[in-house]
Amino acid sequence: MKDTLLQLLQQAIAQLKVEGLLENDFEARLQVTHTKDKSHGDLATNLAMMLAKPIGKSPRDVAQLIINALPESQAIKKVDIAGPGFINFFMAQDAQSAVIKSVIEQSSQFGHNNVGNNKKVQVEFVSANPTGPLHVGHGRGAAVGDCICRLLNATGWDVTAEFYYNDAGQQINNLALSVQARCKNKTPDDSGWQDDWYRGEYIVDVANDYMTKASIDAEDQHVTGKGDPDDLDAIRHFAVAYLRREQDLDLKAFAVNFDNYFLESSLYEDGKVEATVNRLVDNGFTYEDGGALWLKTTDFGDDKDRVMRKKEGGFTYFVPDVAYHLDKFQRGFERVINEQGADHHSTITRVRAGLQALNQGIPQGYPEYVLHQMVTVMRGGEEVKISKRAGSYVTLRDLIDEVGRDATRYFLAARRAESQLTFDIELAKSQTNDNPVFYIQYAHARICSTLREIVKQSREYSQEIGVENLNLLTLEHETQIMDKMSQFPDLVNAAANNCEPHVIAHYLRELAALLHGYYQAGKEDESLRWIVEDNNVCQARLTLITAVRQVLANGLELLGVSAPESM
RNA sequence: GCGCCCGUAGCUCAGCUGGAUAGAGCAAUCCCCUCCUAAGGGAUAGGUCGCAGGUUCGAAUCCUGCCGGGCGCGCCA
Repeated sequence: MKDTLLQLLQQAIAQLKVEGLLENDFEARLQVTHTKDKSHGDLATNLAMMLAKPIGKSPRDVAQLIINALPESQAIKKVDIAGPGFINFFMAQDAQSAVIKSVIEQSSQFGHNNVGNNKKVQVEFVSANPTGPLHVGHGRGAAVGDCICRLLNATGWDVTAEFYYNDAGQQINNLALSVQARCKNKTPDDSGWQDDWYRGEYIVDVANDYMTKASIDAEDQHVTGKGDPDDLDAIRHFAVAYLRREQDLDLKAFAVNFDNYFLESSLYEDGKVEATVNRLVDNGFTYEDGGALWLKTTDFGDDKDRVMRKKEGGFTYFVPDVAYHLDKFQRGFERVINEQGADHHSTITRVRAGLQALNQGIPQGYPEYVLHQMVTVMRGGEEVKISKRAGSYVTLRDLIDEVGRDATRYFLAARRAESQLTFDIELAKSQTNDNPVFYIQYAHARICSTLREIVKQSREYSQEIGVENLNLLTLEHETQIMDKMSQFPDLVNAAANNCEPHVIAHYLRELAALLHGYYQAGKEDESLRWIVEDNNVCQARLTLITAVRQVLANGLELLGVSAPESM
């Protein structure tokens, strides 16, 4: 419907050029939007206001010129000039109901496109170090990152989901020492327990399994406990594998999958860190000062230079980070998107500076970042801060166990990443219309239920008859729903381009509301029910709601939330 | 002090690559549904879009300066 109109307007612009009203090389940024208010028609364009200056007439006069230049079309019922110079289009019913045919034809692909053209994109997210169970913040990253993958996938990109972690740094050392202490039956209350050791209960489990020589199979780690409390290296390997497995279980429960796990240690083993440093030195962007090696990040917009190699030796964390991103670039990713907590914001300038200093033709804005703000978990108006297992923070697992995967995913993905998020446990758990997840899922289930009901009544749903009678869908409820569905493809495209899964969540709430309202109309006026005597009307309506079911399912799929057939 | 993010209805949030009277849910008040699921629907009320300037035909949206909140400012990751 929108595409048709865009084409017609292009023709009108061409016609205006033929008539000499517009310069031939003028390129209009054509915008057609779905109207908010039905009295403004179905679609509207601000073209006249954009052309007012180049043509040199008032917007409303220009609007008339555009309308005159518009080719005849069956799709348009009426055209109005309104307000400061908007052109409002009222579309013919069959142009509106065409969306139903599109949904039927494209089915699970409806809303998808191929703008990515199968180019490679990598999304790195979660990337938690294996020092404990995932917390809510990781959960937000997991939800947002996974949804971005789904969106990019739906828009034709070849997506690689990657998890990067440090398996060798000081934090891991502390982890090993904590486990070793537990192996020797020390507790955080004992003297000698260091401040930076991990105190959570889960450390006891790691220690017990290590001592009883258990085997650990994580996605990317396979280790058997040695049982020797004095072998710190063995403890370290075991603990890393154990906590990676722990995180795998959390992610699996959250329906998040990764294509690749990348170890920071591999960058050292493969000589990539050294190669990166040499390259930076060779390119003249480094200097020595106070026994340390510095990178001139100020040459690339940083507010001060950064240390690369510490006085005592050893690189700072951002050096392997640069090596890692060079590796991503060399793996041929057209785009790289890093989803991280906003507390890591300061690394952006450093990593990008490092990449530019490598002088390898890496684009300036590479990699892209999506940063999410903090999550506050509330229960009954009180902030929840601790979990028994992890001690100092609320784990993702706590949430999934208590409110379920679907609700957790929805709530963590339904906010703009840049906004701080309040996760209300009571709300997420409630099974009423307060809770958008249930509300949306119920809309889907309600349609499924109706299709079961028709069978109970010894009738059957015929898509063929329905499609033949789409012209009977003239109720306001029906046109609103068709209009809403026709917005879905643009919405998905925008959500993917901007890495904003939350717009999908909001859209689904709105579509579900229209569906419930449509249903309710039948409660008040029997002739408006979906299942009615007149078979043509009935089939047309069933075809409509079946299309709605498909769009709801497609949207929920993008969020990784299930679409139940009954509840 | 510097950098980034946020500030929209009582609450939780959309809208922000400028467009028509600023939207939704919850909470509040009132009403409807013996029916395909009462796990639903409708109505009313609720706003100086943090404040002040600027840009322009037009600003919640862009720019500047303030105010308030969060995060980050390590030779930690």
